[in-house]
Amino acid sequence: MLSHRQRLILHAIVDDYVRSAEPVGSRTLSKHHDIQFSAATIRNEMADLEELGYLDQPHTSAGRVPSQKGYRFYVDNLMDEPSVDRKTVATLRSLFEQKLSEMERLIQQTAQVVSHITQQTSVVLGPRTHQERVRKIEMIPIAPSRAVVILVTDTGHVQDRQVQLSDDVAGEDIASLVKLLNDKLVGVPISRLRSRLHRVASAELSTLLASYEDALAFLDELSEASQRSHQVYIGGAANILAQPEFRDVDKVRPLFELFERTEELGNLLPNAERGSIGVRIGSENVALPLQDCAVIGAEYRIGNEVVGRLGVIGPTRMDYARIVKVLDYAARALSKLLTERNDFGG
Amino acid sequence: MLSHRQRLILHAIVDDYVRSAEPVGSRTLSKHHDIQFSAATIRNEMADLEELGYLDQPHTSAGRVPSQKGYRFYVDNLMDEPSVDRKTVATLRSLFEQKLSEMERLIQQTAQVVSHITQQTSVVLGPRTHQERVRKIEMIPIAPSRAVVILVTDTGHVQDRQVQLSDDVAGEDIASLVKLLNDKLVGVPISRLRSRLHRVASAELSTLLASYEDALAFLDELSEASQRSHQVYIGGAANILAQPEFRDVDKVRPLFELFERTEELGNLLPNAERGSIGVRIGSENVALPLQDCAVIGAEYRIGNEVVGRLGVIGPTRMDYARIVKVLDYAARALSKLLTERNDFGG
DNA sequence: GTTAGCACTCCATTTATTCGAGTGCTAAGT
DNA sequence: ACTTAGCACTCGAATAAATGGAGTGCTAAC
Repeated sequence: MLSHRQRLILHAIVDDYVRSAEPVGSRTLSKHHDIQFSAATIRNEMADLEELGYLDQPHTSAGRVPSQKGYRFYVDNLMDEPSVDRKTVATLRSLFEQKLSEMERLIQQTAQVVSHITQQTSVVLGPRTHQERVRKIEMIPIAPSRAVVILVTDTGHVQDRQVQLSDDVAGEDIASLVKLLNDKLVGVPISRLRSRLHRVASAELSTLLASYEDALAFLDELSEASQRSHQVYIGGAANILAQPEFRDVDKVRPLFELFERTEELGNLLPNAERGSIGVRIGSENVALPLQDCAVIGAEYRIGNEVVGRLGVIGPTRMDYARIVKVLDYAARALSKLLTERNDFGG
Repeated sequence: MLSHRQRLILHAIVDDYVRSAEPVGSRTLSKHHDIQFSAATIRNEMADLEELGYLDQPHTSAGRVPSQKGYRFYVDNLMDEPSVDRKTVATLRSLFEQKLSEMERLIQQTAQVVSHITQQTSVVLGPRTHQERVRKIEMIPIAPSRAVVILVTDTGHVQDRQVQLSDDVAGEDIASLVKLLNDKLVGVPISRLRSRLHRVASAELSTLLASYEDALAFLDELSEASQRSHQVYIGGAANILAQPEFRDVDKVRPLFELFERTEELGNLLPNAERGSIGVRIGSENVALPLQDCAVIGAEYRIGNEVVGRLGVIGPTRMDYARIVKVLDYAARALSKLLTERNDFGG
């Protein structure tokens, strides 16, 4: 167990290093407000802390730097509640108070605002709920043998997909098909749509459409449209280039390559641990390009169901306290907004 | 006017430099297959070419590098038709031959494939046609005072937007509103939707919806939904980090910042000049972050109307011939695909 | 247990040195 | 008149040496 003084010093080192990005020495610390011990004393404690694995020394005669274990201890035990400054709150609030726009834009803006406030790269996963149910299915012909199928859920999400029809499908056929689909499928949860679709409609479909393959293809298109994976938005990717630890292009490249594999990225946001926020530091991340990074993740909900995630990616030297706070705020606001928006009760 | 030999040398220098990223010297060139003159002769010609502004010399005793003017001359006069290799064609073809998916994915994949093939960063603007017409308008309630408005165009594009209704709108009101909108607006070109909407429907709307403000807001939402700007997709942004001219993070950052301002980016793809391809080299680009870049742009069509653009961004040292060819192919394929897809005649 | 003092370490930065590819010029060759 | 070989010269890149300073560890005194 760390002594009070050790904690104090570790705390100070993390804070200082996060700010300066330079290894911090005993002399520097002895000038720190909260610390009245002499540099020599601090040196002794530092040596102990290093022995215990909380600090690293880049080389023999350099200052100390928090190790991964040190950051972890900081996040778990030392980090104090920062009072998020007024300006930050104001920015976030104005984002969420503005006119409700469609989902996509909201998510995108969240990513941008969070990245701007934190000066880091942010990732936001679009909402996806398994309890979402089919609200309505529409099918609109746009060419002799093409139509758009539109699926609307009870939370107001709209997904569309073009399908190929056999040449001789008449307007009435489509109308009755749409009616059939709506009769059988409205209220069905998205998660069960696929199986239900095949059970319920394949027989009727094949009589309506010319060939059986067409029918199957159609069903697949439809269920695929409903299962599209999380939308992923990245904000402030360029911010990471401002970090001194990423001044080397070779360090950054793998990260940017990761940013482009959005599906993969979606799985890398940490799950909530303490409260609703999760923090993964250095090798706690599974992805190789993130070994030198810290990732902070939060989740947002509709009602009580977790429907999406948002997070921040940056170097392990990161202002954890502040960013946790910002993410927490953003996630709460988003949850509130989405919940109200879909609140039937009023 | 450049002599034949000067052209030959300029051509060789561009090719060599594009490949090696190193200034090319007279001795190196004299070993080049197509060049039988001695190094000294080449030096003389080089001096002339530099005098004329086609070559730059990084410093007194370095090899020569094509200047912006040199690249321009190369693109306009020297560039030979490269036979795009089989593999490239195969990759592109397989992209476009696959099962037709929804627009968004097609565009996104185009961006990815083009960037992968060219090893540069690609930008694709989603299609947008002014002659697109309203095919159908739907409005589906999802909560007591909320509804999704869906607008489908004759090319099969679907746009949606949530709107706030006054609390006491009944189901029949919505039904009649939708009928009204469809009666009056089906067939109207998207470009005229906004004005038409206000002229035709505002009166009726205000009686249907509780307040006049609600009605106006509704109209705005609707017309705004129809005017969403180009979708912009970026592929292979990380590729630019592999270029030696962007090994310095400070050089890259402005570029990545630009990549995030997608609306702005949309305007920076050059218009077609020769054939259907446009090339902008160095300072020919207006955007500051692109001063050291070359941007190649192509356009794609639905029928005869240009509906979107795609392009490649990279350092001025770029394999113009090949990339022009790839873009040309991709644009043609995309045009063909989109045109057929919306072809009513068959 | 804490602190001042001091010798020592090691990196970052600067300065010097070397190395070599490439040029321009001159003079000879075709 | 054009082309080419030869040669001295230039200048940056890469390497090596020198300097400076922040920081440590240790010891001894408080």
